Amino acid sequence: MNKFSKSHPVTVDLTKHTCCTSDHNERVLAINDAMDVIRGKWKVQIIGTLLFGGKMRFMDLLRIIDGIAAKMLSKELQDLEAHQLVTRTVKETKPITVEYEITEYGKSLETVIKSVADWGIQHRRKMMQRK
Amino acid sequence: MNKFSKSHPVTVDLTKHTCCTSDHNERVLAINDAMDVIRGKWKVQIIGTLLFGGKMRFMDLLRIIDGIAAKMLSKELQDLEAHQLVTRTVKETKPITVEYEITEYGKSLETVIKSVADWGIQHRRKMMQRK
DNA sequence: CAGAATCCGGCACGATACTG
DNA sequence: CAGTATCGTGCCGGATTCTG
Repeated sequence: MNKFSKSHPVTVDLTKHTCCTSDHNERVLAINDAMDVIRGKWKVQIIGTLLFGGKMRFMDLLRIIDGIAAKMLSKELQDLEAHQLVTRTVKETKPITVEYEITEYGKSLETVIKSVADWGIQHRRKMMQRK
Repeated sequence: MNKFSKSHPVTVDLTKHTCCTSDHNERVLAINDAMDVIRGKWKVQIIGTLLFGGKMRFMDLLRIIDGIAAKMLSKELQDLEAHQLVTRTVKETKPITVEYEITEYGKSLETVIKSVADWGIQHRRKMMQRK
């Protein structure tokens, strides 16, 4: 069930614009795909936490993320796993525990998240002073 | 009506974790604020288009973005203007026209968008081959 | 042309309860 | 502990119509 940019049929009538054509379109699709992965209130935070904290259990995430409900955490983690950004491993301890860890591929998101965070901090400052 | 991370009260009980404290919290807030600006199906695309195409009229955007409805474009542009990422200038031509342009501050988002786009392309390739 | 107004369906997200 | 199941709701985003 891969919904790759289905929302945007690649039809662009160039009735008046002869400039923006070829690879500009690919960028749009890329951005949408990327945003699909990142979208959702918690995705980025989960990845960030895992990126920063290493291997963690469900409960750890539930406690650290602060505000997230179990259902959401569960669902978002499934999404991330489907995208091969995190791994899920079940430990056969007495009360069963599950550990989540970011994949090598998932680490490639660090750049993105970092730039988002950096911009956010800057934005925060700007919005504080002015007004 | 500034809703700065109101969703996440900064209460983190450290019953068991003594590590993640101080500035980690600030990063979370920063990320949320940044995502608030970027969130929405069209925001990034609009900024990207303006970033790439320079000064543009409403109709241009409406045609280029392909798929967006006037209402959405209008609303998103208002949001962006409120965040001081774009400027809106009315030209007193015969049928009135309005031009939108990205601000200097808005250009600071280029880094973010670029990293998102780059990752998206890479992600796209990966998902194509495997599976 | 550049929007505002209105109506509406779906799903993102939340709260709560239950299970192995 | 690590989830599912169920239910409810807001608001996000789309389609359409009207206006200056």
